[in-house]
Amino acid sequence: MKFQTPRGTRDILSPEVEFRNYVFEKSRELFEIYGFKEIVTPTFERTEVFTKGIGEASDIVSKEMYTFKDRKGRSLTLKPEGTAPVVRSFIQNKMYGKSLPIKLYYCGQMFRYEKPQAGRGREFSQVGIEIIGTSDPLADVETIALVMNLYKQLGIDKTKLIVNSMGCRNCRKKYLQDLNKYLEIKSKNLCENCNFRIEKNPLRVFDCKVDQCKKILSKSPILRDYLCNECEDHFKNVLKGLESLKIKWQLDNRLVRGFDYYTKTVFEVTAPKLGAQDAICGGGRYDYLIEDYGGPLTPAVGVAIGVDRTALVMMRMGIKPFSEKNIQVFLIALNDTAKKKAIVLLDDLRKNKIPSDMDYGNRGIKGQFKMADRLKAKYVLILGEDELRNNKVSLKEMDTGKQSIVNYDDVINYLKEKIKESN
RNA sequence: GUGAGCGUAGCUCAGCUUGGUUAGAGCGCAGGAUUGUGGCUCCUGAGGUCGCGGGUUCAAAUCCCGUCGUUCACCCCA
Repeated sequence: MKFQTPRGTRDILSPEVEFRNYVFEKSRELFEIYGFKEIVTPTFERTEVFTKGIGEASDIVSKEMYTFKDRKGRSLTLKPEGTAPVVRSFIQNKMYGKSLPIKLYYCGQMFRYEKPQAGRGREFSQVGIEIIGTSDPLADVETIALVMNLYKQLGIDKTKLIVNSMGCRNCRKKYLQDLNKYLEIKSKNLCENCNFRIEKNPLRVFDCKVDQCKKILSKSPILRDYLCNECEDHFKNVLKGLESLKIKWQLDNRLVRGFDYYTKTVFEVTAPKLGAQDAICGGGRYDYLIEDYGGPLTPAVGVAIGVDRTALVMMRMGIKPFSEKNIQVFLIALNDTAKKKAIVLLDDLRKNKIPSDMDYGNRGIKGQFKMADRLKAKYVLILGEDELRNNKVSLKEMDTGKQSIVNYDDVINYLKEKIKESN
């Protein structure tokens, strides 16, 4: 193959693209019902926008960004996630001057230089929401409720909501001290990978799948025990809120999101049929991010939904909530004169919003019928010598095989009626 | 970034272990049986740089090396 898409990118073709569009449509619809307004940020940003918020030491910043220099030598980066640009925009456009909270949603392509796998490409789509300017736990609840609602509407069941609290600046500091102490003592019994994590980001040890490490970690200090009163209250209220909405959750002390900016609530939803890449959305609270970017201290919460993965789950689960948009009418012309008349009729059908098509080439009647069949056309219109002579059109209903003759001038109205009836 | 599997017709795959005539099947596609009627059946046909490059050999789809792509796990995350 001489020309092919770069590694980790792909063409998204017909059955999948409809699923994907459906996810976009449903998300947009729900976001607006929940009172969110769309924001479109650039595909690339100044590199600092991401290094600042996500964290220099994170995997994303340290090895997964598509960073390049423009012609003036400025360092730019294709966005690897959606929250940092929204926060940048919030500050740049002085949205803190508006009445808060402000509720924003985005849809777009993200880019990360990762090793590709099913459900993990180097370019992928996300939709996401951000509620900026409130520390109320209800905002966390609303965010979670929205995504759970979305999956329900998409027909995805057996999702699992995992929640945890990361604490705030204060309680996390104490916790990390104690965790490090504990890990140091046990370090010789932990795997090599974990020892590496201890240096890099101790919270990451909870991702380990080695039995021995799991055992040791099950007795490690738990972040939740270190939560200050405020964080504890917040978390309890989030869980209470979920309960009142009848949303089931699963507590996971080991859930640690990969961005440094998270505080308090973090959550993730996983879906079946995806193997190891089973997170279909992830989010949480980020109360200091805006301040870190130089804005006023403004608490916020958000979530990002993986569109490609969501579409993939739907396909693998055999969910097909949308009807196929097939051709309604197929035109068959049997000679050149008929063809000339057919293109006029076809144009008319289309102007009347009746999905219709005809053959370009010079297939025989049989070939054209086959095409009509393959396109799943409901009606076939035949224009041949007989019909031309009498200014008529033969109309065949493909499901029943019934055929009738209709006046050329009446055919459009006749079909409109027919189609209306069958809906 | 680490480890493993896979790459043969448009699609799903067989053949590779043990190298040896013109590389096969099913589905799909085209034509015909039915000269103005689809789906079912039957017949015929088209379609392949065996991912790419190199090596071993008289001879490579088959063995070896490299490379690209993909899948799975790790990792990370959506």
